[in-house]
Amino acid sequence: MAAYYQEEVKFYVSVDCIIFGFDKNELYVLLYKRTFEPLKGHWSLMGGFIKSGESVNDAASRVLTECTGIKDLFMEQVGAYGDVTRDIGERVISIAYFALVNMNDFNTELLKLHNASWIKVNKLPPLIFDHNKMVIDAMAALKRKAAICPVGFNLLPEKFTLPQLQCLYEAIYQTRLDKRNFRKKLISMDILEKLDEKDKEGSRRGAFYYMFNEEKYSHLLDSGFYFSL
Amino acid sequence: MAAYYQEEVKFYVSVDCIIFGFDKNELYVLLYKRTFEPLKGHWSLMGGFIKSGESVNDAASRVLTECTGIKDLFMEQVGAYGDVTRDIGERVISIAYFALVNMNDFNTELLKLHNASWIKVNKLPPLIFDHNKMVIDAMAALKRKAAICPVGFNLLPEKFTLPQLQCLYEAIYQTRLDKRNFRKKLISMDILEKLDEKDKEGSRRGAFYYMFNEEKYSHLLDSGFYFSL
DNA sequence: CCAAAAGTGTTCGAACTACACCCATGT
DNA sequence: ACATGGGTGTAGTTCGAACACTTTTGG
Repeated sequence: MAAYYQEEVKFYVSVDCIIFGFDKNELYVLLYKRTFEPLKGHWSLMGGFIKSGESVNDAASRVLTECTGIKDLFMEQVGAYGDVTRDIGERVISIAYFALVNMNDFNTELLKLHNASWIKVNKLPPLIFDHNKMVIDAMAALKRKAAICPVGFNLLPEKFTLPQLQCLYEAIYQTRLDKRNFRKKLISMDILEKLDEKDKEGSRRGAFYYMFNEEKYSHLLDSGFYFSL
Repeated sequence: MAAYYQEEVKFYVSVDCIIFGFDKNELYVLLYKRTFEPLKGHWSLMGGFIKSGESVNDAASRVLTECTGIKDLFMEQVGAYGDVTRDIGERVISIAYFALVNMNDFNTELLKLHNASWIKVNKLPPLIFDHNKMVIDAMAALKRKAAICPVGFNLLPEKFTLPQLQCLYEAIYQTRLDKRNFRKKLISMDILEKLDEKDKEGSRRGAFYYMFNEEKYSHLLDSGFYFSL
C-alpha cells in the first residue's frame, strides 16, 4: 500500500462503551474497576483499543460482546473525545458508544470476571478521564433516541408489562408520566402485542405482559407512521 | 511520559468539515477539488490531519479558519467515521464537524486559493470516500440542532429579513412553511430586534431588517424558555 | 396601473394535560 | 377485610395547521 500520509502523526484510538441496563425502576450503567495502569483501581467505562484491520464500529461491538457475552446489542455512537490530555497515560483519542441491554440476560460471573458492577446513573461515582462527560452525553443521546425510536424495548425482557415500560421511560426522561396518558398513547400506536399471561411479581393483581411487535412497527413505518414519545 | 500502551496500534486521525452556507434561498456546502493524491481532482470536503499536541476540536477549528479565514465559527461534531477501507490511501479514522458561515463574509480569493466552490446541497456531486454520507449526516445534525437552538442566524448576515429567515428554515427542513405561522412564532419568541431600516433588494416594497438579540435570548433561557421551531 | 413581494388574524381540529375511581388478588 | 398496584374515560386547554386579502412601490 502506498504511504501517502507519511509526514503525518498517528494516534492511539480507543472505544469506550456506556452500557445501560434497567431494573426495578432504575437505570444503571455498567462500570468497572480498572485492573491495569494508569489509574488502576479507579472506576471506568468498558473500553478497548482499536486494532489494526478493525473498524471503529467493530471495535465497539467486540468490546460489548467481550463484557456482556451478548452479540448484536443495540448500540449507537455518541461521539469522539479528543482532548490532548484526556488520558493521563499517553494521548488517546476515544470514540464513545452507548448500548442497551436487558440486565436479566446477564450472567453475574462475567461481571465478576471483569470486576464490573451495575451502578445507578443517578449515583455515578467519579470516573477516570472524561468518562463522566461521556456518560452524560450518552444519557442525552439515549433520551433523544428513545423519543423518536422504539429502542427502549432493548432494555427490557422480551415480555414486559406496561407499568414496567412506563417506569423505563420515566427513568430515561427523568420525569414522572401520567399512567393513563402513557397507556393510551402506547396502545394507540398499535406496535405492542398483548399476551394472555400476567406478571404476578409486581402486584397481587398482576399486570398483563406485552411484547414489542417488530413486524407491525416496520409496517407502520412504511405507511408514514413515526414513533414519538 | 510512560509508555503504557506500547503494544497497541496507532492510526492517522483526521477531521473533515461540512461547511454550510446560505444564499438566495438555497443551502450550500463548501467543497473542493483535491490537489493531492490519492484521488487528486475529485470533489472532497475540507479536512486535515490531527497534529501532535492538538485536540480534535482544535484541529477542526484550524481547518475551518484555514479555509474560511474566519475564527470562531459555529461548529459541532457530527461523529467519527472508522471503516477500515474508507480512505483508499492508507487507513485514516476521521471525525466530521459541521460549521455554519455567512457566505457574504467570504472572500472569493480564498475560494480560488483552495480550489473550492459553493455547491447546492440538493445537487451534491459524488464525493471521495464516505464524504457523501458525512454531508447527509451533517444535514441531519443541522436539522436537529436548528430545531432546538437558534443557530440558523449564523448562516445569515447580522441584519436579515423575516422572509430571508423563513427561506433559510425552509432550506434546512427541506419543506415549505406558512408565512403567517412562521412570523407569528418567531415574533412571539421575542428574541429578534426589529430595525427601522428596510432591505430593498428583494422587493419593491422592501422588508424590514431584524437582528438576533443574543442577550434577550440568554435571558429567556434563564427563565425556562426554550427555542423550538 | 400593474406586478411582485411584504405584511397581517381568525378558525378548526388534533394532541396533550389533568384528574379520580373501581378492580383483582394474596395475605 | 384490607392493602397494593393495575387498569380505565372525560373534559379543558393549548398549540399547530390551514387559509385570503391588503399594502407598498418601482417600473
